[in-house]
Amino acid sequence: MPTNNSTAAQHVRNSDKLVDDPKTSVSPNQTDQINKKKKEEQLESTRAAMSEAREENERLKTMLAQIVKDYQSLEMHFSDVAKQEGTINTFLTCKNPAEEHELVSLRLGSGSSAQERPKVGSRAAGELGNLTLGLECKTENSSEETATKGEAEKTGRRVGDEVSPQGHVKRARVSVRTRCDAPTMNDGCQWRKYGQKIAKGNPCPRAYYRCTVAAGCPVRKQVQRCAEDLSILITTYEGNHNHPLPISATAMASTTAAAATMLASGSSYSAGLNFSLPNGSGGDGRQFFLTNPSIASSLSHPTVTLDLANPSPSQPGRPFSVAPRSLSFGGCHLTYGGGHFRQPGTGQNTITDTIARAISADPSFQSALAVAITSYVGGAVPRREEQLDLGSSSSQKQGVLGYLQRELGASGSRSGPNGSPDGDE
DNA sequence: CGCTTTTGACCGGCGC
DNA sequence: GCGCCGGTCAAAAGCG
Repeated sequence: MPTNNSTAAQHVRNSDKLVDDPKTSVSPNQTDQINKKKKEEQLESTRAAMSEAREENERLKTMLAQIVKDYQSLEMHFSDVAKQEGTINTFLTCKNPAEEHELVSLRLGSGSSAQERPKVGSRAAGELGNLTLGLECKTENSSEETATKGEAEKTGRRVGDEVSPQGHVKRARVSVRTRCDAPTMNDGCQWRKYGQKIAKGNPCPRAYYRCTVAAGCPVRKQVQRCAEDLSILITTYEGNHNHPLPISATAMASTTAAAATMLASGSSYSAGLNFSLPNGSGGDGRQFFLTNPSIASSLSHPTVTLDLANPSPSQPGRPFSVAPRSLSFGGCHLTYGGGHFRQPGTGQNTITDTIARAISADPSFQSALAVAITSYVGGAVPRREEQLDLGSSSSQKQGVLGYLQRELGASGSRSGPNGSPDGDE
């Protein structure tokens, strides 16, 4: 992690400045002595900083090991639960192989898990810098939803009216707040407007859209401008796509899918995800911060909100921040705040837990990260031949984790005694 | 002509 | 039971 590396580098730079300062009022001998002393001090402080950096790297490695451990235990736990309930194996398969080259299927909503996903050959996600992604053969959410959907088809009932048999809890919604001047956010999908309403409490009309990529797709979205800030567009997605998606639609869809899955998994945390790309992988060592997913759990419509309009102002204790990053979804700009992990000992466990949960609890979250990275690194959507594996197998998940682990490890070695801090080479 | 958008009507859930 | 409100329908209008 560059936090302390940067500090060390700063020490070096500051000391260099001091050394270069002309001291005209002292003799050459005195100047030499002063310089020596300063160099020694500088050396000491640099050593201290590097030692700190080393310690931090060790801590981060431990954190990551914990993340992997958590993930594995969660996976095993889910496996047990799934066996008990017998609710898996409700797959939908890709029917048209010809489309597989151009389309990635993805479903919004909840429920997919490691065991449910069919294994599709692909390289590990660890090669994100040069992303090669497999094609998903998509996962059905749950037997419950499958049954409901089937019933809806039989009766001709609107699929959007699906209600869980347990009661009044409707499907999860994912609300995305973005800064966007366009009337709607271009998320890659095709939508048809079917209604508009003035909602109470907001003078801006709320528009209702349904997905028209495939007939009968139950996915709907609501688009409304924020009353407080008209430049902010609030797009709320609901439902699961029952068809392959254009690859240009996967970035937003997988992000929302991940959020929805997070919601469905019962998580109740709110935090950001921070990660960096390595030099040489096309990322230039850039930092990412996926802004806070927050969950507003109403009984009728549990909603997870991805606030991509604000660069995470609600993260206290972030010692450093960099200019907000932006990620393009279609015509609109989603901004990502940048930052680093906290300094040791100040709530680090919270962040660790958050990341551990986010990564381990939800394979599609990993996909979202992969997509975000790909989008960012590539400057656009992945190339056609770069297929996104949203049906990550266990090994692929390990690949993402392995990637992060390698990155942390690599940054650790970079900031080691023989390494130079990032960006100062 | 076919598709999309607009817009008023309608329906169902929920709170009082 | 009633009214409010969110969400959807469907006919009419608009557009290419």
